[in-house]
Amino acid sequence: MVALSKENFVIIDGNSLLYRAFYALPLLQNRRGEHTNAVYGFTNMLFKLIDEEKPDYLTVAFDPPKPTFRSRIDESYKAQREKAPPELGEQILRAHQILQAMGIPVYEIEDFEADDVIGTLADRVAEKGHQVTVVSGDADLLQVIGAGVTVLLTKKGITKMERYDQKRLKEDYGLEPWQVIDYKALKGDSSDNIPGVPGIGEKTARRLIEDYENLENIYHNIDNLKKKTGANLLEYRDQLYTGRELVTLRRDVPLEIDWQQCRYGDFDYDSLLAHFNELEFKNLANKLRSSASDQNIVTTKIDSSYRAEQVESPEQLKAILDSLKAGADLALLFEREVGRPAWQQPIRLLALALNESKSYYLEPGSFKDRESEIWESLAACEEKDLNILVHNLKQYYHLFAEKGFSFPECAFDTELAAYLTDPARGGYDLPALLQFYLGLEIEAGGAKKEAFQLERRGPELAARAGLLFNLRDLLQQELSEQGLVDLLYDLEMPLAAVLSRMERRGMTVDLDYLRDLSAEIGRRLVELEEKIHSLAGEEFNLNSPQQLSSILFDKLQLPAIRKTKTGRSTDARVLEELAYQHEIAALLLHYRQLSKLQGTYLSGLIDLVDEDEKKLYTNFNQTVTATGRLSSSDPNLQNIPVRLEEGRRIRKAFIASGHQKTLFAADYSQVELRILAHLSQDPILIEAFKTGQDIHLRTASEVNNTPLEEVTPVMREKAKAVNFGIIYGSSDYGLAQNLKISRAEAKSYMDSYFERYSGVKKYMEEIIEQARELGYVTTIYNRRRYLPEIRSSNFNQRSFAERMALNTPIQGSAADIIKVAMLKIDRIISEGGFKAAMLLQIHDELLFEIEEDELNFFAPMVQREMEQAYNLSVPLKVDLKWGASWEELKQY
DNA sequence: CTCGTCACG
DNA sequence: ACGTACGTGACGAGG
Repeated sequence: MVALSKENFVIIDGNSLLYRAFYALPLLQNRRGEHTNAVYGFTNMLFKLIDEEKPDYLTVAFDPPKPTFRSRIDESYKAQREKAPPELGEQILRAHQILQAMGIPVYEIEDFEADDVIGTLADRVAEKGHQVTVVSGDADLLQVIGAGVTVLLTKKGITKMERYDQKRLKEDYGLEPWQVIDYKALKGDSSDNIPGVPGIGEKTARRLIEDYENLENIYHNIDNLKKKTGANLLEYRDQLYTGRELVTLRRDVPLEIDWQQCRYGDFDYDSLLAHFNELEFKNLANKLRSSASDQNIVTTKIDSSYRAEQVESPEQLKAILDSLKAGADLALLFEREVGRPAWQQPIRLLALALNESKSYYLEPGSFKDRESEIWESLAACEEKDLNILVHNLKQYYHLFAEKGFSFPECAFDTELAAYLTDPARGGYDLPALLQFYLGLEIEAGGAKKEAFQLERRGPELAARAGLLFNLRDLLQQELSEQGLVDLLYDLEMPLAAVLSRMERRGMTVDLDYLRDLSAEIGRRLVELEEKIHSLAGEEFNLNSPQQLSSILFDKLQLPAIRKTKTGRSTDARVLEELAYQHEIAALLLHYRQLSKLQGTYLSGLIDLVDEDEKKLYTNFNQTVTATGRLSSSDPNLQNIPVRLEEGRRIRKAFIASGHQKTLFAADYSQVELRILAHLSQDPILIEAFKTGQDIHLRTASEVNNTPLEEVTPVMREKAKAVNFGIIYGSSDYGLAQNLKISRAEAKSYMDSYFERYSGVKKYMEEIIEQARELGYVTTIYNRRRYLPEIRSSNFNQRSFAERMALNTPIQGSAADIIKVAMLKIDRIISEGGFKAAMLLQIHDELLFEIEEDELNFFAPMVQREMEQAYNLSVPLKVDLKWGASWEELKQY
């Protein structure tokens, strides 16, 4: 006969452990402001239990949210106990989600408490001959101890657990399991509102039970007791028995044990890790990862065993694609040679995945003149209506356009999706997402250092392609929870196509002009440098703030006006102050100005110009800003000088690509203030925009209580600064800095502004309140930005978050609107067969190059589409300009 | 690779 | 009392 070893069935008291953890740990929050301490402690305990108890079966019992039968016995039951604080309540759902991901079933039975469920489960499981371990922080549960049933009780906080069996219970409390009930009834429990008997505490209760075993015997021997004790026992007899009823666990809760579900085994690794990542449980995520190789965890890991097949010929690829049914999934991933612009570099490696575990890789370049067949058969997938899954959609538009095909409709971009779920997080490249969502560590920088090895990189890329499915599932869930699905499909993904066209078109520059200007500025820099050195009395590196401060503040004994983190500031504002005292300051300002032009906009840009095409190719980054704006880099064409005359000359180099062409610019007039009017519904702001007033003039008139006709240019300038300040959510201090006026004066401006524009004031208060409650703010298209610091007790952090709460809906909505306009205009250009092309977006401005004879149709069209892009409570206004270069644009 | 500085909206 | 304007990217210097 085979001896069956006893299996261990662990039952956890969920509420008790969550409570313990909540009060034992400080109030942790994740960056989204979600409280996490109870879940953290709970999950840690869970892991520890699994590790130490090695349960064959595992389940968790929870109290139902509604009152139980005990409230009918005594309505004051647990009434004393404060309702769970919201910071704990919000964590219960998470705890359930984690248990679900871990494949641990939960028992929550209406009308019964977790304790009763545990009592019932323990009895039934023990009957089957299994070993039962009950885990709780509540000593009441000691009553379930019996043959084959032990209780693990948390002690002091959550780290320590003590195992109680019958023997240990006797040693520590002098009680048998069944005596726990009477003991507790006697001594009472204030937290559960079990009154007990006055004058009987822990000591007396214990002695009574030791001497007389149970309540009945105590009453039989009531005459033998001390007078006072006996009297009280008699007086409070009813209360004592009610208490006993409350303390007694029901062992007959109607429930079915699902043995199969309770058996502890496989769990959903991806989902669990996603929860840990969202909760920011770094070490739990690590622990999970390192245990991922264990047998009982289903995992997707990048390793050599991953089933990836190399595609050896175009025919083979075609066969694979042909085998796909309509509507099938296809994840793509590719790797280019490094270089600039990225979209012109050859493709080194392509990977395709049909699902999480079936993927292929190939080297398109190895097919020589037959490479084109690869792109052709992929492009032909358009007809099959596949669910194409990519990471960084814009790159695919580039790739296919360069190969002469159009990219089939795409179903999902993991990069754009991840950006929308949390645009402030930063870093959405694939290794970052794999690490964040799936916990996979991928060594970085391999591409640069090591020589390319097909055997290694091929399977790895193929494995990553397979993982896009896991990412998609997690991201899709999050997007729909946050209401971001439309933003992804109707705005960001279509925009990727537009941006790819803009990037490929490039911006034509007059290279000769740039070189001439660079030479001229170079000469003037040399002259300035000599003058400055002679004034300083020695040669030094003008570009070194450190060397410069020792010249200015030590050698020349000029006053250091402001400090930086590491030294004394020498920025423009400081130098402007010093200009009154020493002529070196003015020269330095001029030197700085020219050296900036030379470094960034002359020699810097010249190096990046494509010699053949005379073009600059910028990148429009779609997943960088926290507000939803685009950014431009390598080179940044969104910050070409315009404000100062000297810098403005750079713009003369930016021209249209051909003689018959012209540049055409359309910019939104005061979009942000118009959005503020819309969001705040402030009557004065709305009226001013509806009647087409000069908004800064009107503001000046309002805050100075002066008729419009009497507003001076100075008043208007100040009002303009106030308006900017409002958009930035600034304070009197910020305004004072900007206008170089006293703080008191700035405050009086702000006060009169808010007095007149009470709608704006109200809006600002409401948006901050909303941010505090929800933990995030949104734009008109529901783009979301989390602001966890808005609940910080640190003044600076909180203030910063409050300014973001004020600015982000405005800046972000403006970004939404111009993106919509770009989509519409791009569609008209494509469908109308125009030769015109969108070149740049500079936040509130679009720059095109266009055949002059198209201008008559094009200009009003662009204006219309931009102004109609979104229906605000006030009109949107667009100004149009055109001209031969970006410097000399004239009103259209 | 960070800091200070400065270009833009 | 706190000590800020919002959002970016690129450069040279100096670890």
